[in-house]
Amino acid sequence: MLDIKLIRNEPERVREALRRRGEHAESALDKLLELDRSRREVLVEVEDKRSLRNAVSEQIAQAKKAKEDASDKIAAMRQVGEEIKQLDARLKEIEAALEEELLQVPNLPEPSAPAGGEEDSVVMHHWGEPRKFSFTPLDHLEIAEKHDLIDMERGARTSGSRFAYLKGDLVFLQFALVQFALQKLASKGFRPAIVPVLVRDEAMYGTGFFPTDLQQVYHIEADGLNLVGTSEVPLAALHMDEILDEGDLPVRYVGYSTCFRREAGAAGKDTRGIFRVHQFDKVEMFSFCAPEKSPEEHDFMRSIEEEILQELGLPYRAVNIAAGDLGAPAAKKYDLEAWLPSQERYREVTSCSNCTDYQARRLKVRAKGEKGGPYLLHTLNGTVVAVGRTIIAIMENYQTEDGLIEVPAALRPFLPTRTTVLGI
RNA sequence: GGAGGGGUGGCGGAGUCUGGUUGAUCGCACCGGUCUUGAAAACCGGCAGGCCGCAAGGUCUCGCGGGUUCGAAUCCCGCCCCCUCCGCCA
Repeated sequence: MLDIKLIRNEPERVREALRRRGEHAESALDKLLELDRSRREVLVEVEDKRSLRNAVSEQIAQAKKAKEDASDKIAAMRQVGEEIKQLDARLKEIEAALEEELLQVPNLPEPSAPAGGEEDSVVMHHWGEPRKFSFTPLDHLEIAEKHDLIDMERGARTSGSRFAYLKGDLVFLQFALVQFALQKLASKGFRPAIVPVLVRDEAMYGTGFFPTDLQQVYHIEADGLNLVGTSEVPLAALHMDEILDEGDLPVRYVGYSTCFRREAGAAGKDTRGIFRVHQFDKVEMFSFCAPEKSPEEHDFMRSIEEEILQELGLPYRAVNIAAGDLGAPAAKKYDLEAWLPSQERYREVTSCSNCTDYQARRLKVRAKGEKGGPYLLHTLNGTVVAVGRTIIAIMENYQTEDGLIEVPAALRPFLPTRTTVLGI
């Protein structure tokens, strides 16, 4: 959520920034400014009346104490009370409308995020050379089928399309990746957390997924809960309504959870294998940091993601995502895309976003200390390992002609000593 | 699921029965100062947030939302959460 004061004081700056996202913000901003104006108007009026009532109520108390008659004052205040009630109702209406509008405005992109849509994203750099195969490389599903490692048919029978069973050595590979990721992040000061995957609407709104991405989320009607699409949600909500001690910043977590996405609107896209499924596991990093430190923290997160892909020996490229392709809460985003031999292109495996104070304002996560305060923090999130997609990249990049997978050395300490298809 | 108890400032804990200058007594923690070679102790001062406002100031918040009342932390209703006991259970 944006600061209404910013919109009030610098509407042109907001308008310009939203244009870089390709948003047609004109009518929404005008409406916001109008609602803000009438809100303050009614607020002053109702507060004046309250002030009067408070003062006279005190006089009534004094009069009663002195055994004097105060019935005329009581009658007058009864009238004032009615007026307050009516003004209050109007104020609430205005505030609800203002809130509703404000919730729909996405974060302002950082100047360093390229303007425009998906095609305007900028490739920053590459790492590693795509491997030259002496045979025709298979895609991850073909490799999996040789050893019965991924079962899409039975997944579909049990749960529908885009659900899979992961079997055999891939299960060990999954936990090796998770363990590898958790240990690395813990060594860098991220506190491991296993988070609730069912959250209240509050957490979804607070992180900016609602109302924008309502249709992407599995909703449990009976309990009013939502299945999270990323542990970013419960991690961000972890310090909701709290004022942190400035000396503890940055506060960093690494979360592990299953993620659930409806993938509405993705029909026909990436239908093969486990690249895009309704349920997957992910290790995610999250940081609450001082506002002036967030660009630095963002680069730090990207460097961790790069370090991991490098240790896994997966060729990738880093992309600075264009403003129009950012999620609503993000001001800037980097994606890392790993090379997939079967598709002969780079595909997203990690993503990290600087959400500046957008989530913190909604969630009321603040800090105070020498700089004073309380002031809003900045929040950042990043993929450490999206397990499914990383497994795909490892399978495809490390496949051998006879259908084995020669897992990267970095993972071997976390794998069983003997496996049938992992080449160890 | 059944029965009870409870949610007050960073923490502890008053106030709720008997509504009235109580956004809230007190203690601890914390910050600043005096004293001290330094520290501790003692003493003095400060110390929850939101909103409106240039400011002065006003207003709201005692889990959340409604109601009663001239006036609600205090009374009434609904919801959320926590704790104890019983039942069930990975």
